[in-house]
Amino acid sequence: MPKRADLSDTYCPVGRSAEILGDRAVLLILRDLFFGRRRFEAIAANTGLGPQIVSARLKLLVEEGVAERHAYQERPPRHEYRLTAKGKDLFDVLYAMRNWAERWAYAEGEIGGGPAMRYVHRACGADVGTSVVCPGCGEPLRYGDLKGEPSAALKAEQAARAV
Amino acid sequence: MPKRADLSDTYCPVGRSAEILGDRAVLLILRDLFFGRRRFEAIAANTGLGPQIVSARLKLLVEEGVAERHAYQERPPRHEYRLTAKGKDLFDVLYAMRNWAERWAYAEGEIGGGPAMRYVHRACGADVGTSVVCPGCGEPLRYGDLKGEPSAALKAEQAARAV
DNA sequence: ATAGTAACTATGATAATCATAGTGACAAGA
DNA sequence: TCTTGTCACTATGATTATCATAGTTACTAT
Repeated sequence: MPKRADLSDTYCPVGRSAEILGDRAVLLILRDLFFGRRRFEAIAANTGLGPQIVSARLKLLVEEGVAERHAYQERPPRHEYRLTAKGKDLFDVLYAMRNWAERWAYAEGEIGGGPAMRYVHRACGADVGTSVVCPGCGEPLRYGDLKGEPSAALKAEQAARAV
Repeated sequence: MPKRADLSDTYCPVGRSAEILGDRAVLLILRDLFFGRRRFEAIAANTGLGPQIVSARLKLLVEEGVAERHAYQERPPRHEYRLTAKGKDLFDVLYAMRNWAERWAYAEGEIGGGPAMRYVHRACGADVGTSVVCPGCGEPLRYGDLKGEPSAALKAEQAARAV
């Protein structure tokens, strides 16, 4: 491909988001960062992406102010990546993607009754299903409000990918 | 690039969504479909994407059940694309992307005070700002609930791109 | 007969992607 | 000291998606 089209100057907000989020590698890395997977090797292993892609995308996310690179030890030099406030605010996008997939992207009985990933509202204990406001207490759901429990199928898959 | 990594068999719901949504062309086309831009040429002109990409992505969206191809006249044969229920349910994702960009992706004063795209809740008339529930009446916002008004800057840009 | 429109398909150059291997800086054990 | 191991990457080469541009099909209108 020639140079990818640049959308960073459009006035359309969806276009601006698409400039960063319209990339499968970025989405997978963001997912991992949201789940607390901060180390380069862990992200590469779990996403299945090659190290050059992980490297390039993390660099991009840092440039965009979505993530930040942080040294967690000096000798030997080791770094990890964390979401910034701007990054954490992408929660709604990733959560909406999760909700949509839970509703539409699985074959009948593929997971075995429940969702691939179950979420509970920490504040009230209710299972949130695929809602944007808690069906138990009516509060809008934000970053940090939820406790996730992967289904057995997802748990097994992640264990197989881990380093 | 070699064959793009296949994520359609992962059990992670974000991964499954990323398989379709992790592509800037798909996101731009979906945006246009949400705004009622249904014709091939109109989508190509507004997105700035080449006809092969528009063609390939629309084909993909139809295969995935997100959009459907519909003949709106017989002689000469003319077709348009519409979102299915599965496609309309992606509203939350696109709306979250819009909200995030309105909050983070514009320089100070770039638009001129207001948002790039202003949304009003049809039911109660309140400006929804960048919320997922209406700040006027507290109702969760869904597909069709909002009336959008582009800023002058966005309106000018779209007029320039139109065929 | 010529021009115009909508919805595409075809072609060739370019660049992003993947798989694989390798590097730098260090720690721990034999 | 020598070897092995870990983490965070960088380098290389084959493959293929992408872009820009031009062309096609099936008509209608003048």
